[in-house]
Parts: sequence; structure tokens; C-alpha cells
Amino acid sequence: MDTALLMFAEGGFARTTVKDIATSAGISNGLMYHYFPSKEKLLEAAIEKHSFLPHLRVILKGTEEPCREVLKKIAARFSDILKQENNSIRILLQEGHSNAEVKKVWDSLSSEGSLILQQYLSSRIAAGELKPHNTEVTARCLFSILFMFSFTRDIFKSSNLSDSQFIEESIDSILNGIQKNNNHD
Amino acid sequence: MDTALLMFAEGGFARTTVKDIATSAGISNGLMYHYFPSKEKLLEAAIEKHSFLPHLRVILKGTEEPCREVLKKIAARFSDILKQENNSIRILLQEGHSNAEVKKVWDSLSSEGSLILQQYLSSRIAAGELKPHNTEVTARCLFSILFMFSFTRDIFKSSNLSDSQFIEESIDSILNGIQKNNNHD
Amino acid sequence: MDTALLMFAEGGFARTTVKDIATSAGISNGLMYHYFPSKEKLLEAAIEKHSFLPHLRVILKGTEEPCREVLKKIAARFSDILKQENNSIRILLQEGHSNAEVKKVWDSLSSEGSLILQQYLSSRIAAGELKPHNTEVTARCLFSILFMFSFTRDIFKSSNLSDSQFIEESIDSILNGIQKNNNHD
Amino acid sequence: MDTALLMFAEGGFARTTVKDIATSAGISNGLMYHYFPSKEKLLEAAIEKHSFLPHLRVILKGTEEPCREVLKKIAARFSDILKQENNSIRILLQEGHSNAEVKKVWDSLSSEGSLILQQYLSSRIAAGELKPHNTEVTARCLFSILFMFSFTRDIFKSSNLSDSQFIEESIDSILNGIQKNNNHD
DNA sequence: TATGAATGAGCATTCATTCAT
DNA sequence: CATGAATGAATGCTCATTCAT
Repeated sequence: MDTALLMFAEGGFARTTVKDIATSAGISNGLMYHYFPSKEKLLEAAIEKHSFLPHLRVILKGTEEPCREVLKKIAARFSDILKQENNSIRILLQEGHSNAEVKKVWDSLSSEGSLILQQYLSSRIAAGELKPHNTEVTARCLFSILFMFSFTRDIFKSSNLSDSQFIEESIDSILNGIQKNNNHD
Repeated sequence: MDTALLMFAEGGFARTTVKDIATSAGISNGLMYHYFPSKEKLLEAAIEKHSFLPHLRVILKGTEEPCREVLKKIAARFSDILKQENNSIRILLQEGHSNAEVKKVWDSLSSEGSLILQQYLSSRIAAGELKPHNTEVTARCLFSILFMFSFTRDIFKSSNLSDSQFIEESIDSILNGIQKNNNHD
Repeated sequence: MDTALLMFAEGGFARTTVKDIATSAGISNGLMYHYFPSKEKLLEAAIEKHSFLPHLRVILKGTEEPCREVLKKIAARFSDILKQENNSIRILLQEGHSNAEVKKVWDSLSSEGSLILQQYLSSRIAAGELKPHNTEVTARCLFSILFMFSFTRDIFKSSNLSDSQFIEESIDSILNGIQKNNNHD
Repeated sequence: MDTALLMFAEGGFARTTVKDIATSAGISNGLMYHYFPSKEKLLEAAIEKHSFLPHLRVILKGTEEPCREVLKKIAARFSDILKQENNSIRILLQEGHSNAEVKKVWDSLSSEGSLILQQYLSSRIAAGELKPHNTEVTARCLFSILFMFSFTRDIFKSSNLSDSQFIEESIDSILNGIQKNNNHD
């Protein structure tokens, strides 16, 4: 399943043959069908095995501590997971429109992912640390930034910022805003 | 080419057959090879025809006006284009890893897209309207937000915000920040 | 289609590969799918093309002439057709239980085949030439004899009767009965 | 073996998988190869186990009693066996052309089956009960009628004759003939 | 005996591409 | 320009058979 995930991510689902996966995994192609009824089910199983939603839940839940550093830490770990499961993400985006099961995973990932962020932000507003604001918007923004960051990592790698620097500055930006003198004069 | 783009976006490149495209376009499958040397080249031609980078350049360049409303307008139009060229985007994400030509388009889109934003932000800093900050980070954040917004539109459509509201609030959030009493007390 | 029929009859449907048929027919295996959507549909088309029910109708209908020689002639021609379409018959028996379409052909062949015989017999009773009797029974008997004769031709070929002799004697037997002095002396 | 026979008859030999048979028989597919060297040998063993030739021998031999009722009884029992071993017959017809062993069984069944009938008929001629005639022809006719009756039972079940009525009338027909005034005036 | 994982050759089917017309 | 018949390599999947346990 790990092999399959890797190969699907690299070559796309349709372009990757069962024989290639089997060879890569060191088994005969017939054996795959002993464990999975079809290539498609293999994809679904692989995606589900590598679902990182539980990880997100763990790192995002229960944190009631102050904001800036915590948010950076959260973002860094979130980003780490996305990096680790880079293959899974690629497939989610590539096959999400062709395979219902994959779409479900992608939908639940993106909606729950930003929901968890949203809840954290709300708790910080309640704690008086953040301004009252539409947390749904911010949560989706944060989620988008982290997700796209992971997805476009290779394109922007020429930039002179390290990964962690980029994330930290993004969080700062979100927290502080970029407008001069924004609400005190 | 429009038909092809639509069908590739809906079914994926590999899953869409030349015959299907031809039938949909009302021609025989042989005729396609009169205009394009291969299915792959058809994809590339379609993607390039629908490249919306020029549009982005138009809406983003030359605007030296004050920030908040302009940025909102820019974002709205950016989002409109993304919405319109939704098929193109899908293909960019789906086939970007398999087809070099497509990847080039995606790369130039994302890098130039955020570069243009970056330049605008820099000009507003120079104009004294925005705080000095890492404009590359903000530009990528904005780009990410708008891009993911377009890509996850259907997932979040249950939300009680309209598209334009979401975009406006996002811009406000970026401009103002979300932290209470930031840096002045 | 003729090639397919022959090969299906000889090797059975499942054992005969599409490639074999195509090779035998002098075409590429892909081309078969240009004309038939599947191997199964090819079988059905072949069976229907070789349906000899129309032939039976022709030789059996409209004959109102006296019995013994006519019946022999009918039987001979019936048997000729069965011999000619021997392949078709084999398939009918072999695949009739697996393929609904084939079964339909077999059903209509056997029911209509004996129905036509039955009608002829009835007309001869009306003409006063035959004893009143259950024509359905006789028709099915005749049909069975001719059909099995064709199907077991090779098994019994060691017999010292020619095909036409066997058929003639069978008809005589049916007409005369085999019992001595039957019920009138 | 019984399971195998049933499944081969229902689905055809090639379409029935060893795994299906094993599952149906409540054993693992590997175990089958402990008892039979191959799928083909399993078929042959099953056919041979269900060979009803011995039954035919029993019911047809040694009967020297008068004709009409005896023949009806014989036919009825013959038909019963055919009905009981319906699966076996199907396979005989379906696989007789593909499998040498099966063909042998089918050949010996049909030739010996009609031979036995033939001998009985000859004995009744010798006893003065039947007219001297070509018993081979009559025997094959009788065999054909009974065999086809069994094979087309489902097609003609709409008929208003019961199974036993049909058989009885067939025998009467063969004995009496259908021609009026057939040889005494 | 009994299991079921493992193999790999074989098959129906698909499809990009070619080409005679 | 346009057609669609023709090709054949490629692919997902099946299944009889083997074998370690």
C-alpha cells in the first residue's frame, strides 16, 4: 500500500500499472488481487491508511495556550505532516474528482482541518487574546496557506526563506496584519 | 480544444479517450490528428490556450491606487478568473506532475502570480500605505488563499458566507491582523 | 462471424480466444471490437446469422401433399440443414444454459421446429391420410429423432446404414408402427 | 464431486472456478489438488461417478416380458434417470467435444444405451410380438426421443401433457404407427 | 490431511495512432 | 480537410496450480 501510494503520487493513478506496483513491492501482480479486489480499491485503501486527519486532530486539539508561538508550533507540525504525506496530498488533488472515496477523504480533510483550526481560534478569542472576528475565514486562510505551501514547496524552493521561516512569517502576518497603524490612530 | 479541456478536467487526462473528445467536438477521431500530433499535445495546446496568466497580468499591473478596496477588487477578479478557468486549474493540479509542459504552465502561473502580487504590495509599502514586511510571504499567502478558495469552493459551499464576502473578509484579515492591541500598547 | 461460429463449435465458447478467432479470420484482434462490443455479442450475432429456423419454415410450410414420401423428403432436408449448421447446433446445446440470447434461439428453434411439423401432421389427419392422434407427441418425436441423428452422426457412423436410409426407415417406422397385427385382428 | 458436477452443469466447465467449487464444497481450494490432479480430472471423475449406464443396463436387461407396458415402464425409468442425472447430461453435451474422456462416456452412453434397447426389441421380434424390422433404427429413435425429452423438458413444459403421458403416448405411437389402415387392407 | 498465500501465464478489452480513401 | 476502418501494444484482472506451513 505504501508503494502504491508513492507510485500513484508520482505517476498518477491511471498511468501507474498494477504490474509496476507489484514489481516495486516485490510481489507478483496476481497477489495484489489476493488482498485488494481492484486497483481502485487499492488506491482507496492506501489513501485511507495514510489519512493524516487523526494526526491533525492530535496536534490541534486541547491546546489552550497563548497564541503566537503555539500557532507557529501548530503550523510547523501541520506542515510537517503535510510534507510527510506529500504523496497522499497529491493523490487527493489528482484523483479527488474521479474517485468518490478519495473525494470523501479530501472533503473531510479540508473541512475538518479548518474546523479544528477554527475552534482553536475561537477559544483564543474567548480567552481575550484575539480580536473577535470571523474565525471561519481565518481558519480557511490558514489552512489554505499551509496546504498550498506544502503543495508548491518545490516551485518556490529557490526563495531565500527556509520552510520554518516562511511559516513563522506567515503566522506573524496573519496575527499582525500588514496595514500600517491599523486600528489605533 | 475547449471540449478537450472540459473533458480532461472532468475525467482526467488518461481516462478521457480521443474518440470521446472527437465525438463531443463533433468531428471524427482521425481529424484530431490533422490538427494535433498527439493527445498529449492537444492537452498542452488546450492548457496554453486557456492560460489565464495574461489576465492576471492585466488586472494586477499598473494598479498603484490605495490598498484595501483595490486589493479586494483584485482578489475578486482573480477569483473570478480562477472560477472561470476552473477546468484549467484542475488539469494543472492533476497532470502537473506527469506532463512537463503542463508543469511549466503551473509553475509559471504560481510563481508569476504571486510575483505580481508581491510587486503590488511592495509599491504600497513604498507609498507608505503598508507596513514594511516580507512581501513574498504575504503574496504567497494571498495567492494560496485565493487559489484554494477556488479549488474548495464546492466543499465549503454550505458555509453562510457568500463568495465575495469571504474574499473581502480574508483581505481585511490580512490587512488588519487578528491579534488584539497589536504593537501599540 | 462464420469463423467465430466454427471455432466456438469446435473448442467451446470459453476456450476459444478472441485472438484466435481474429487470427483465423485474418484480422487483428482489435478490429473485432470495431464490429462487436464483446466476445459474447459476437457469439450471439453468429448464432443469429446462422439461425436456420427460416429454412425450416420454408421446407415445412405449404406442403399439403401425401405423406410418406413427403415426410421423408422433409426429413431429409431438415437433416441436411442440421448437418450444414452442425456448428450452430453444437453451440446451441453447449452455451444454451450460459447465455440467455443463445437459449432464446434454441428455445424458439425447438418449439417452432416441432410446431411446424405438428401443423403438417394435423393437415394430413384432416386430409384423412393419418390416424387421428396427438400430433404434438409425434412432432416432438420426429424433431427429436432428426435432431439427435444430426448430433450423434459421428458416434453411429460405424453403422451399416447410410444417412438417408436411416431417415427413411425412421419415417417408415413412425408411420407403420412396429407392432405386429396392431389391434384389429 | 457432486458439487463439482452440479456447478459444471450450471455454469459450464470453463466458467466454473476451482475456488468456487471448493468453497461450495466447504473445503479450501488447495485441498482439491490432494484428491484430484487437475480440474479436468475432477470433471472426469465426477462424470464417471455419475455415469448412469449401469442403471440403464439394470432396467433394460433380462426383461423378456411382453412389449407395450414393459416398454412404457422402461421408458419411464430411463426418463427418470435422465432427469435425475440432468446435470451429468448437460456436461456430456457441453464438454463432450472438448474433453476426450467425457466424449468417451457420452459415446459409450449413447451407443450402449441404444444397443441395449436394440437387443430388447430383437428379443420381442424373436418372441413374435413385434414385426421384423430394423431394430437399430427403432432403438436409436427411442433413445433420441427419451434423451431429447429430458433435455427439452423445460422448453415444452407449457404443454398440457404430463411427463408420463408424453412418454406413454410416444411409445404407443412407435408401436402403432400413425398411418391409417397401415398394412392390412 | 488441510490451508490459503503466492505465482504467472493467459485473456478480454481498450485506445492512441495510422492510413487508405 | 475529413472519415473511420484497422492495428497491436498495453493493461486490469482471472485462475489453475504449487507449496510452505
